[in-house]
Amino acid sequence: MPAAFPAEPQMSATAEEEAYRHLQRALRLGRYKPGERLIPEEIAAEIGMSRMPVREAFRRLASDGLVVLRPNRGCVVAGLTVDELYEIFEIRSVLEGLAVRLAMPRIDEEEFEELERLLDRMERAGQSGSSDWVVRHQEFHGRICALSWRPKLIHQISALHVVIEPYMRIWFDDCDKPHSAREEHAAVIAALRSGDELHAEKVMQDHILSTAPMLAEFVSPSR
Amino acid sequence: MPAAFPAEPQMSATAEEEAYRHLQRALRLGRYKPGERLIPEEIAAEIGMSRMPVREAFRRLASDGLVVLRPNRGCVVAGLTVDELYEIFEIRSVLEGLAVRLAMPRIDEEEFEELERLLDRMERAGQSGSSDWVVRHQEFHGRICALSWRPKLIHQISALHVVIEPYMRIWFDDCDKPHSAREEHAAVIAALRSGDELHAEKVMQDHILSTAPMLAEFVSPSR
DNA sequence: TTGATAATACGTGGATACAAAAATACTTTT
DNA sequence: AAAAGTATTTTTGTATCCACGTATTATCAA
Repeated sequence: MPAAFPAEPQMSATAEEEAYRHLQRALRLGRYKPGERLIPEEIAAEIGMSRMPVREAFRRLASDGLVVLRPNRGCVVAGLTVDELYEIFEIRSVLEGLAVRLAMPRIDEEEFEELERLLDRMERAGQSGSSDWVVRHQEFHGRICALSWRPKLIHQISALHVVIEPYMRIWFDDCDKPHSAREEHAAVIAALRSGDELHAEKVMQDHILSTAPMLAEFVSPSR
Repeated sequence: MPAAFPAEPQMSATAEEEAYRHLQRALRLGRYKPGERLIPEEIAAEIGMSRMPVREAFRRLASDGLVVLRPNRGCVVAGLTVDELYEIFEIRSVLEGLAVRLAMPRIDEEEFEELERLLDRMERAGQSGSSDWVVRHQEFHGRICALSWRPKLIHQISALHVVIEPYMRIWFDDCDKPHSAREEHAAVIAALRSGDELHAEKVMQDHILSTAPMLAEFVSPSR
């Protein structure tokens, strides 16, 4: 089975890899604020290496959209505008819709039980109020994507989850009221059980598109 | 209007940018064969710079999937397996399907005429036998995508076109018999004229998925 | 001759120091 | 107060060096 996202932390080989992981983790957790400048020398000192591998890591982070690299003006933490956030959710909707459609024929009863276990774990994580609900939520979506058995598709979806992760955290930390996540995800499982691929695709699309507006209020209105 | 792909060549600012453009262009044209090793020093000497910006460019090319970077083993030109090719066309189908759906409301009569002009230009490029049919083809798809007015979506689709470009060239150069491209693309325009967004989305999806098998035979069967 | 192992050459990844170019901040002048 | 010019800081790129991993070749034993 292709790896679910987030990719399991294999022992880092190169310094660039370590810098990339370090920075990605920090950015996902929202340790740096959008617009904040990342100084290669500082980061390098932080993790005990020279500037070179850090600069290389910046390039990859920029490709991921986590960071903006402007010529002669260095590396700045990327922030999403409302439009960009909606766009990402539109893209997620079709990508994860495709993943669901492709995954369905591969899901047996055992896998359904696993998904329901993940649903419960997500529920518990949510009640404990901790923001590791976000991680559980990614696990749930990641599991379904993994069942599509499409490495590149999984990778692209995973990358989008990384970009929106800080906003998901802020959103969940800020909303004490129980929201409709449980039912939405249960509906996805139900749609998968129905055996109707196009219906399941549609349910996933709607689920994803329905969450965008809830996050939108935590995003800077424009740039 | 957001830029159509391929992105217009703005004057390169940094050396890394120049290296990236140089290598991307070479890879798109198929100047390097899959599996071939790219030695930083050689490339650097070729375009008159040191290894560092070249190494940085490698990272971006790797993110784009044009190149594979394995620790201590350097940079190798990426080749697609049949499975990967099909996967890319699956992803393209939903992404460009979304683009069509979003673009439709923005297309007026003037824009239809522009699309038909592009269709004719594609036809002529194809009859001249030259492989710049590929460029015209990208222009056509790029124009529609641009009308979706979604920068990230456009960027992702563009990246996929770049990856498959060498195979498109081989395919077209190898098929002297006139294929159904003209009708397929005319059908896309017709679907856009229909005003039915979901129908147009479906037509674009089918168009893209139908081309995958034709390219598949020019791809190494496995790795 | 063939297969395994050791020696060697090579390239990559990374560190460091330095130079050039650009952007930013700061004066000074009008 | 605005503009022009100067200084400083930061980024970017170069050059050089070294350690380590990989690949190739050479050597030796079966």
